[in-house]
Amino acid sequence: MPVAKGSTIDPERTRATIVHAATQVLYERGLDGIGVAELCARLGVSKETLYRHFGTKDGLVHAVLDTRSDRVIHWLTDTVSSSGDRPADQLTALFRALQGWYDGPEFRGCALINAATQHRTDAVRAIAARHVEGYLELLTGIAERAGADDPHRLALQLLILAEGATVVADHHSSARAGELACQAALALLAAAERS
Amino acid sequence: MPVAKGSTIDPERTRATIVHAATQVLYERGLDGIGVAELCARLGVSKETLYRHFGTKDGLVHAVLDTRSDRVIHWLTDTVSSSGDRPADQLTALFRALQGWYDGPEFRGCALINAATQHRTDAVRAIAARHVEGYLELLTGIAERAGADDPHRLALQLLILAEGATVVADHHSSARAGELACQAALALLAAAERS
DNA sequence: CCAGGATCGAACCGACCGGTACCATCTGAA
DNA sequence: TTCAGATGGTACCGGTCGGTTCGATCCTGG
Repeated sequence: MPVAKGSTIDPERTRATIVHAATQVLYERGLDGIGVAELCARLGVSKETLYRHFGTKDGLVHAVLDTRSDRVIHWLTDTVSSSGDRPADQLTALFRALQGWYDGPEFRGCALINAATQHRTDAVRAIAARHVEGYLELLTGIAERAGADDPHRLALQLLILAEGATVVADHHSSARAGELACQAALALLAAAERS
Repeated sequence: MPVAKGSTIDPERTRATIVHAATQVLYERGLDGIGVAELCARLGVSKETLYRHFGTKDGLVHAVLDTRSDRVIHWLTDTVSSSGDRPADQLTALFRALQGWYDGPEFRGCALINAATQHRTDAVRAIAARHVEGYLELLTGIAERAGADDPHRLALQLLILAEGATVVADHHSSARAGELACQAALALLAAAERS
């Protein structure tokens, strides 16, 4: 049955729905872990629709990664900005949010980093790099508010802790990775504030 | 020409040569980034030889990952053990070695973590988990020698820093990731030693 | 009510994949 | 000298991949 019986025809909405659903499936199975045919079946969409909206599978992948990066950065930014003014509290809230993510059954590491590992192409690596840059800006803001001598340096160290915690949570024990990274981050923050 | 004219026939040596060469190619191109045919061409080996030694492509991948993990752990263990008795010096040597790795043109992140991301199977994840465990043992030894209250906790934090530095070096700037992680590690070490 | 666009379902395509089979050729030990 | 085994080269297999096409069906704006 072409065009579901009660469905509204709205290309924009269709596109958004595809991106949203594909985000989960591609994260769970990996970019190459599922073919276009099965992917379309999961999304409840025909191949023609998918190719009209995204051109190629890579086009869908890029759209998925772009929106996922935006969502993650917004999520963390909101988490930080809604946890008061003190840098220590903001870091605590950030790592607590990450820990909550690690604890979920669907956790599979950072989707952007994973994607860049699976598709080592300029396009995907650029999206991942932009994602990391956004992450870094958020952390730089915290480091600046803390009055660190070299905010960029501290921010990079915090980024290392966050990404490292994500890797360790995925491949060792997810139970305490966020918490341990948080303690380390607070220690670095305290040292930077003292100077 | 079957069997190169001057080559020695030695199955063990052939196998080791295949593993060694495949390690580089699979790291550079990714586990799924190269087919068996092209892989064999690169290795200078026929498909029949490869399949007689490893059964399947996965068999080769597992052998490659096993030996790579051993090599990395030995490399880091040697680096640490040949840098004196002071934990701070050992950590400095370890992160300096990592930084040297990041700076190389062939650096593409941690091969074991990458593999587990590309092939999310029990077998590969088990190899990666064992690799991380070996990494952790090395760091735990350092934390114990430092007299930390909770050596396992400090070791996990150091592991987070090392893996995080590897990720950041791969996807942001490789220039200072190891150095910054090292400074953070030394700060944590100093705090643990004070208590 | 009609025309045009959005969608589905399915068939189809060429390319490539992992894996197998066969044979000529060379090595190394008996 | 002989012969079993290791190897290279090549053709081949079924399956799956990303991508295209087509017709039937349904929505929606005019």
